[in-house]
Amino acid sequence: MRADAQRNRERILDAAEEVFARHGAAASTEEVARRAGVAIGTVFRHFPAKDDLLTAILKRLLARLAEDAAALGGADGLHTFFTRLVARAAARRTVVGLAGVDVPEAVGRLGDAVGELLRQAQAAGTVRRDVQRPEVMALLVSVCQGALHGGWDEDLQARTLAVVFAGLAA
Amino acid sequence: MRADAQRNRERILDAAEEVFARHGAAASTEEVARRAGVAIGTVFRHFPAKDDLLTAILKRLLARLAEDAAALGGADGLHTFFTRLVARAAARRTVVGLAGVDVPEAVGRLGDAVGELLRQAQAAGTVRRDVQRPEVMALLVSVCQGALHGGWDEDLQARTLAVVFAGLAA
Amino acid sequence: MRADAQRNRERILDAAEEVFARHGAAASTEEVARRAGVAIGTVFRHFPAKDDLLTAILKRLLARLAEDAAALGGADGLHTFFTRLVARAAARRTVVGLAGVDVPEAVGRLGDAVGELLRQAQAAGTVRRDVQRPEVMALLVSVCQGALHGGWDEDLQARTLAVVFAGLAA
Amino acid sequence: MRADAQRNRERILDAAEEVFARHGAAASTEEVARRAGVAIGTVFRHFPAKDDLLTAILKRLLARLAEDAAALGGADGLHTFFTRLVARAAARRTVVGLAGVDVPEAVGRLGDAVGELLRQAQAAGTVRRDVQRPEVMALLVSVCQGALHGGWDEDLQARTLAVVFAGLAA
DNA sequence: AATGAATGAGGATTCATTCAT
DNA sequence: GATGAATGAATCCTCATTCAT
Repeated sequence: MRADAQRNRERILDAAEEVFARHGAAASTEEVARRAGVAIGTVFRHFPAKDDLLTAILKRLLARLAEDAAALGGADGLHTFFTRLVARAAARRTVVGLAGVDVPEAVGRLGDAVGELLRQAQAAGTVRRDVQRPEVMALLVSVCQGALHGGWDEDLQARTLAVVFAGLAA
Repeated sequence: MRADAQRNRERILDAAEEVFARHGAAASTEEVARRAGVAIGTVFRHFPAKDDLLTAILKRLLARLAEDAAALGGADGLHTFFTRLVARAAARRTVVGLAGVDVPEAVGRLGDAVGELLRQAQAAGTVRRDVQRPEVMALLVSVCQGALHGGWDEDLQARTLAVVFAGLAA
Repeated sequence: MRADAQRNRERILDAAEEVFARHGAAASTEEVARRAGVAIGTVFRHFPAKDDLLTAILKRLLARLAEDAAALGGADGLHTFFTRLVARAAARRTVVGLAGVDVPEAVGRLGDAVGELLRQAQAAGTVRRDVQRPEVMALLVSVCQGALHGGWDEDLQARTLAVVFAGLAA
Repeated sequence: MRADAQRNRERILDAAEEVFARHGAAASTEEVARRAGVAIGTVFRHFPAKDDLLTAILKRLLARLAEDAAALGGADGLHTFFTRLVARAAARRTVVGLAGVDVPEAVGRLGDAVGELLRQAQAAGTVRRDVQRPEVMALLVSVCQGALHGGWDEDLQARTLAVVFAGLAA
């Protein structure tokens, strides 16, 4: 792949993330092309169908989250990650959970990273021993979705997370 | 013919709830008409724009939930309502939180009913005193959205709710 | 025909004249029914097709004009009629010339009345002898249409008619 | 592919002029596409809304008329233009005065051209000094509309114009 | 006779996708 | 590889007309 093709690919992904975040998955591919500064044909050359574009965004997003999570650790790593993620969802209407798109391995890697944070938190005594990874992931997704759809302010975010954290606490 | 029209209205709402639940708000109005067994014009006679139909569904759904909540009470009322709602969301892909639709009073009534359940739970000592209504609502929405998008099984539902309930507990 | 049926017929015609005058022939029959204060079925009982309604309006309008014309006479009868008609067209966006509708006899009667005015004007020496009825009718229709589409003010009406009258003068 | 697009744009305009002239502004955009030999999407790519198409036709028509007028002159320029225009209206059911469409500058340019013809005719003594541009324009529009709606034959056109010309004459 | 609910064809518009340049 | 014009299926919505009550 040529260098400019690679650069276009990134620009398209950036534009798509922004556009779909702002207007939902129903936003038009033309709009993505426009914001990326390329022609519509270029978008379809890189992503043969709209769904491929959505999938690619989600994949990249999950990969970044996994990286983020992997960079954290210690007693409060899980809490920090959780809080940060929710704040981002509430603030930026992130594209978490674009309906109809499945990216098993990416989700898997994120799950692993979160699992590690959980292990460390439990080792440090910050989280109860009988809590398991699936429900932590479930809560993560839930609260992000809730924040996304509800437009919470900072205060409500904090109070809601406080309940969840109390539920996780030893 | 007032009776016929009323019956059609209900059939359209039922059909719409089903169709939009299954395929999301992007499903076509034509599909709703087909499932309701009426012509497309009839749908638009009752709901002049697609949005009116979505709003009507959401309104009815919220009203039913408020009724449900109002029928409960006691130490475990809140927990029961919470659990039931999540189960329903996971099972039926309910239309909670249809984007772009606002039904303030309906939401308000549901909030009141939940607030009452919270009060009783706190009176019974099942829920901590410093928990407030907004975060309870936020958690409710969150976990429903999570269940909706995640396709949880019963076990995961139970474990996730266990964390939330522990967080609410005195 | 029952008395109330007759009354409804008139009310529908009045409403239709107003509605079509305001919004053009593309206005909806429902709107006519609404303004007439009857149900849509009633409109269609009296006028089986929209076109029948348009025709009926035009017929009534032409009949009234013929009456008007017949009530005039003398040296200035034609001029008066001409002026009055144009003023009305400009002011009320009358339904003169609803496309696609033909009402030969009504047009004929109006033509006769105008012909009579012409004859009298020529007898009085106000109008040239070699002017014939068809071009008078043509000018009448033309200037009404022009006024209708152009939204002329009083001054422009006057000046335009002045040219036409000069052209007709002996 | 700029050339192709331009060619299509012209074909669409030609088709639209014909279709709307024949069936009025209510004719369907599909029909225009069909006659132009393009797909419906192509029409909407060039003219995002039906109104844009109508406006474009009118603009082009007025521009052509202004050119026509500008090419004439002398004692009989105004009369020639007038006569030619009416003949065309009667023959081709031109789209003069499409309701709801406003193209001020195009109208302005035509007005200027007609004004110049008027000036020359007055200089040559063919038209009275006290006649002004507005009523000339008004008569022009009127007689075209009349011819349009009335379906005049050549003889009636001539006789009607004769009256108007007599009215303008010195 | 009147009512107004139901019908369904028709029309404007959007948008994912293809393909000639 | 990029461009952007063309395609045409799909969708929302309107409205003349019919018909059960």
